[in-house]
Amino acid sequence: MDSSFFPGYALLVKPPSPLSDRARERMALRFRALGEPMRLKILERLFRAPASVSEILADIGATQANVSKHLAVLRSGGLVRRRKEGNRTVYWIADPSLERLCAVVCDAVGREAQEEASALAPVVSRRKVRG
Amino acid sequence: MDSSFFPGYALLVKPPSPLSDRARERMALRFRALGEPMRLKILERLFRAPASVSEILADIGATQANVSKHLAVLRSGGLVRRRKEGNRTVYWIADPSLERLCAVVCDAVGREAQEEASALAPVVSRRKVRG
DNA sequence: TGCCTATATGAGTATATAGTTATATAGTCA
DNA sequence: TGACTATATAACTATATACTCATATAGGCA
Repeated sequence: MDSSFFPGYALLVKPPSPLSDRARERMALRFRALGEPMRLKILERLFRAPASVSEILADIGATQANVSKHLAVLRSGGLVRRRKEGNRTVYWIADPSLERLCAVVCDAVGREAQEEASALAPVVSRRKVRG
Repeated sequence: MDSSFFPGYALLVKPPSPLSDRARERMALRFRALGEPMRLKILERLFRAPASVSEILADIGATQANVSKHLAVLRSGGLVRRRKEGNRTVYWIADPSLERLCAVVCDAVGREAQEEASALAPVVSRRKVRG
């Protein structure tokens, strides 16, 4: 890993240095790992507590092969880690700040959905419920 | 937009209510929109200031059709907005908090790259430069 | 050993999407 | 009007990836 990988952008110094191609690739990889509803569902489960593959698939309702593959994507994106425990493999969230990240996006998306709804039905949406 | 869309997850109340499928779809759409190096490059440009399509493609070096399509993806993900100005179309960042979001991920990715580097060459990476 | 459980992964299919080229649309200006 | 500029988009190709089914790998236990 050479020193040009991470040229000082993250701390929001202005004007930000341009990111290296490698840094953008890594960021994109991570965002793509988050860009799948089933993987968000798996992460939601892991936010509660670490879990084995079979615990996860029992909770979210998906095939074993599919969950294993999504976990592999999450792991290669650096979002989860795992540990072998005898027969099982326990996965957990690699970085606790991930939950906050998801919450921020969830919040933004929810707000914009509200705005859309208001734009489509401006009068109805402003009407008070129960006086 | 019905009221079940956004069931109170975003504020990190614990335990979090499970997200609705629609909410996860929206979040995934947004993350996917961020999961492409070229689009991150476009966003980097727009963090500096709003810009027209031709300004963007002059800055980042890509074809006009490709930039237009990436902008369409960013727009459908709710990340940028646009305004027609005579002949041109000016795009800008929809939500200023997006830059912080990107910075957080950039920071996390950079830290992990450092850790990887240290793991691969623990002694060399700790050596001081110019004592 | 043999059987069971838990997990990972290869093969195959269907779909999504990044990029290119060509063209359509629409504003500007003479 | 016609020529020029700016942007969007359709058609196409190449690649990535989500999912399923089947199978491989490996630990636990009789």
